[in-house]
Amino acid sequence: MKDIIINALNECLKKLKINYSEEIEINIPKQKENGDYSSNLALKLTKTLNKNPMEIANEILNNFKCEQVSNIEIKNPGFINFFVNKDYLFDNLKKVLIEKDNYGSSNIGKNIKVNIEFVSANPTGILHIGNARGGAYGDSLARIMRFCGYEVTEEYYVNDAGNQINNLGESIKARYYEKCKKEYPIPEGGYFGNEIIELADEIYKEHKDEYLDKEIEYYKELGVRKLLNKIINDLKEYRINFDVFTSEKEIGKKYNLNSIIEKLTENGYTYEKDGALWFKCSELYDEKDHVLIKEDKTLTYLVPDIAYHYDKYNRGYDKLIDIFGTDHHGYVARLKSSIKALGNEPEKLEVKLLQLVRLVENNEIVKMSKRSGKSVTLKDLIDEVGVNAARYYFSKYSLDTQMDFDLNLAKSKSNENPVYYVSYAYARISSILREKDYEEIPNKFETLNNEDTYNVLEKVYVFPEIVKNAAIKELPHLITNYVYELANIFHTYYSKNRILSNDEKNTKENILLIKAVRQTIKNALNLIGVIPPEKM
RNA sequence: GUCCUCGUAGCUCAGCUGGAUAGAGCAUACGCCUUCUAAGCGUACGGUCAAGCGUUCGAAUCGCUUCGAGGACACCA
Repeated sequence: MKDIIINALNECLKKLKINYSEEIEINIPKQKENGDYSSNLALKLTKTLNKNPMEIANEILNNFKCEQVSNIEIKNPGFINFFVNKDYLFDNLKKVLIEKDNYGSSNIGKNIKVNIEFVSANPTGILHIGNARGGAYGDSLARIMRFCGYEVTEEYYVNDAGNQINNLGESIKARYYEKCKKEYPIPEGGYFGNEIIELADEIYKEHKDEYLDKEIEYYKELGVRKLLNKIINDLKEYRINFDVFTSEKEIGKKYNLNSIIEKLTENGYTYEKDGALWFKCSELYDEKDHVLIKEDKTLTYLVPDIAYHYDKYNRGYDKLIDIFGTDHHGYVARLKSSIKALGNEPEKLEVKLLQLVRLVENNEIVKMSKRSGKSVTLKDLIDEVGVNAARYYFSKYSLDTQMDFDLNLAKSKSNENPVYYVSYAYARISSILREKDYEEIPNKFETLNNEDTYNVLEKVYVFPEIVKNAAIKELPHLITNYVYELANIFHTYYSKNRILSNDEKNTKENILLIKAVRQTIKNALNLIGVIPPEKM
């Protein structure tokens, strides 16, 4: 509909011999009395034409021709408001009923390969509530982009090498020794979570104290394997299924990290100082240089990460999206520098930073820390409130709000989560459809001609555009807001209008209408990983 | 100290490629179940969009300054 009006306006400008290079904007006004659609074109033209906007609007009005537009009004200071006949709404209603699960999809991302890397939590513990936010965002974005035709890979980078894995091994060993009533220290930077103790218990149960002389490699391998497994299972339950897991260890083998450093050196981006090898990233995007090879000849964390991103570039994506916590934001400049230094285009990489989730209990901030092992795990959250509520909750907010997660609220009054409001709309409709259902789509809808049905149909109509917008702007919460509003409009409609009646024709049309609403709710919720219930 | 992100109703948040009277939920008060699910609907209350200056026909939205919150500034990862 927007395009139709834009075309008509363009024709009109041609007729008036006005040059306007920008794209014409059409908006849906907040106030109903300002029309179904409106344009600020006349206001935009004031400068170039050096005329009063009302005058310009009038000229446009007099030369405007469009079949679908039933009425045009001009309002101060120069808005042109279009009133449109409602046929398109019914065409769209048919479309929903035919396309079903595909309603809202598009191919704007056709032939565009996107890699979204997220969660990527170290396998040194289990997932916590912060991962729940990043996970919900990343997976929802992937679903939305796929729906728009992008070729999406959801990827998890497994840090299964390096110092922290040593610490993991040592931590498990220490707990195992403890179990065997022997002394072994938990290292500086070690891990204190319950899951570590559980792993040690498992070893003890199976082998008693026969494994005391096992090398550290044993604990490391076991820890990574088991913890990653737990992580994957938790994610599965949270409805996230990664396409690719890339291991830091494997990347190291594939590229030989020294060859990456050599490449950087060849391109002139390294130098030696104080016995270490430095990366000259301050010449690119960073404020400071950073060390690649330490004085003791070991590599810093930066090197495998550079290699990993190099690998992602080699795999031929058109776009790479990384999702980090804001605590890693300093890291972005380093990464981009390395990409440039290796001869790739840093613009392809987009880093999304998510504000960390703060836990609040009894109006006080709960500190999460590795040392105390105190945090809320993803698993706890799912068990407590369910996947639907959790995913909905995290999909509601834009990434850059500093979000407080209220434990009391989550646990005690989960009904306050708006997911129930939306689910309720879905369940209500489902309940009616169990009473009566129709498949056959009429050529013409004749009885749905009151303001309430138009409101519902209009909301259903904009869904595909909302999806595109969410994909382009990479903002899944637009979907969440949309589906809430749709539920709201439906509830209002429902409370005022009877669906089933003696009027067979009207009943039939009403049924098809609410069926389309249900379909749209389902499609929208699916994009944020929520599965609505048939009954509540 | 330097750099990033944020500041919208009592609370939690939408709204930001500049548009018309800034929106929801929760909380508070009051209505609505003999009819398809009241986990619902409706009404009221609630705002110097942190503050100031600027750009513009027009600013919550863009720019600068100040204040406040969070984070980053390792030869840790």
